[in-house]
Amino acid sequence: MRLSQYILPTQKEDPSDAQVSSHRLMIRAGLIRKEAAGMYAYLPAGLRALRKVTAIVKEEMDKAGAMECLMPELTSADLWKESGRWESMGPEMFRIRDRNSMEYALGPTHEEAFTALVRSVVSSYKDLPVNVYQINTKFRDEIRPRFGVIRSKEFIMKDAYSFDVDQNGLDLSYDKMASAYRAIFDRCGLETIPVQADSGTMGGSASEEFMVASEVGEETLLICRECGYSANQEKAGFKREDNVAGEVAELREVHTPNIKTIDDLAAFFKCEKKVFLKTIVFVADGEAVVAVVTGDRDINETKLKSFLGAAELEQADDKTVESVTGSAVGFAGPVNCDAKRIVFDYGVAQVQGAITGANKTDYHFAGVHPGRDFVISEEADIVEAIDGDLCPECGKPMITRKGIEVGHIFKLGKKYTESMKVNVLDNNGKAVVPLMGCYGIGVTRTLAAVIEQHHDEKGLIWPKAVAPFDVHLVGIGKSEGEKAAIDEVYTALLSDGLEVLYDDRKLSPGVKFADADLLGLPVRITCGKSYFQDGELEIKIRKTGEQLTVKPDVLAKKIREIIAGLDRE
RNA sequence: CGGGGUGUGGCGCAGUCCGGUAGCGCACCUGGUUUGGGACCAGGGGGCCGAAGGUUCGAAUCCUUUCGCCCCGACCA
Repeated sequence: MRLSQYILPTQKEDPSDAQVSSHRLMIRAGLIRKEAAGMYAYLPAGLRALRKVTAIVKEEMDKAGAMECLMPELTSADLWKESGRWESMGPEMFRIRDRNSMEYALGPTHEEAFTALVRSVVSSYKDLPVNVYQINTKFRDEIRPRFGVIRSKEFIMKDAYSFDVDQNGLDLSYDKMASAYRAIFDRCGLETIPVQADSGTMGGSASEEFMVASEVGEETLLICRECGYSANQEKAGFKREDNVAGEVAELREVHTPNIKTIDDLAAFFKCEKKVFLKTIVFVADGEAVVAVVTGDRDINETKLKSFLGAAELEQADDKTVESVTGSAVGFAGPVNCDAKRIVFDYGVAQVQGAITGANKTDYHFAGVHPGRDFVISEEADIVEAIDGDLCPECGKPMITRKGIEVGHIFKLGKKYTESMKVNVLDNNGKAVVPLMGCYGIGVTRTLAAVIEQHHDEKGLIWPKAVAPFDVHLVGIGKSEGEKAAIDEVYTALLSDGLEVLYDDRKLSPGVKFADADLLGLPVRITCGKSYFQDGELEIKIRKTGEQLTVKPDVLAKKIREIIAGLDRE
């Protein structure tokens, strides 16, 4: 491709609205343009890179036995009503009506669509297993799109759905996807960390996320370097240290005017935060529920929600808190609390002489003992694991890392096949409900993640497999004869099957070199002075900065060697 | 949805406090000189200052409303 005839609008300056490297560089290197918040256009070079990623995804999916389909983006409300998600999905689903007022959603995900499709084509256990997938645009009305293509309102996702007659089959399908995912991310040049994840509202048992470690990641992971345990903070457990905090004391009421937060209380009582019992009121599926944790910990709402088995969980508003505790917000406590359900974190039992709200405005209790002053009715792990907590597997301290979620695989079980009445006959002629798995890869986000992991201060450094072109040919010729000679080099590389971006623009060399560094193709060839004088072409490897010169007859061969050797550690 | 910020040529910004009809750098066009790490000289084109309303002799600037965008939070497979 001749750059003089190509759209590659590179920019010298960073766009003012880009915060993260991938976003900044994708704009600057002319790969994408913003259309509106959370909506991006892919320009030719950006699309080429995106196609490389999708090609890898396809190849590995097909290799794992999955079959590509293409589902409509417009999905009828009826489909969603079958599974119940028309109601439960919430405002992140774009809903529209046609001229006859028929309701539709722009597909945010396609469990229903694929389940309905498979339902219509399978009838016997002999038809299973099947694994169907598509690479298609998803629409989600994100509360806050950000980080360019990493969290946008419209993005490309590969979503696959497996259907099996029994648990064994599902396990097998799931494992196949798990290894296909490893191969996909590996080929894209991405280092991913597979982590255990909460299966959330999707239901189902096992769930694994593929995270790319990155400062700008929106998820926090807990990782044990000792035994390899890794989990999303939403789900991560940790081993409790067994030492009792606080000292034995008599229960007494203390006047604490307007002192509500743990920080204020710690200052007032001059004690460690962990001897306080933090008591928070939630509303779970419409019912008030009280959660109690030690003052040094944050409640993990995902854990609480899954312990309660609730579909919806939110912090109670002030009015609800007042009616549950009989006091102003900030003075809730487990003593004399008449809430129907109180969930205690495991850490609570280890505190004695605790300080906690008295359910009376401007008063706290000190010297509170679990068991003596209140009953631990329900106990669970409902707090967030943090950096330094002990690994639940091996007991060694864990570290935290930020990560971008690029893939997620789930064992869904019968959640959709049951509600949408899918069944097949087994070998006894009896109807059985197939078990489902679902497997997603954020394709556009994967591209951004690749860039997050592969760039320097000058620009991108593409891994070979996803680079929009193999070679960046920089021509520095003055006379017509020189230009013709460079054209010949270009043509020769093309006929050798290499993907070449040829900078034939009438610009000064510095500009061309800077653009080449910015776009970051694996190999740069400079064809200029040394070629016209000594017949030597210069090769520069973007990743290492290494330079060498070769004669034109071995150029293509040398390039192939270099590219083949790239991305090896 | 709450808090904060911002909107001025394609991009990055100044001008707004203190009202007088818009400027800088980059990019772009023409001619010339240049050409191995973001060249130089000369000339040139392009903006109803996010939108609407108001105050005023006069508004990018003051007031009101509104919209977009960005950040933090809430929220969110």
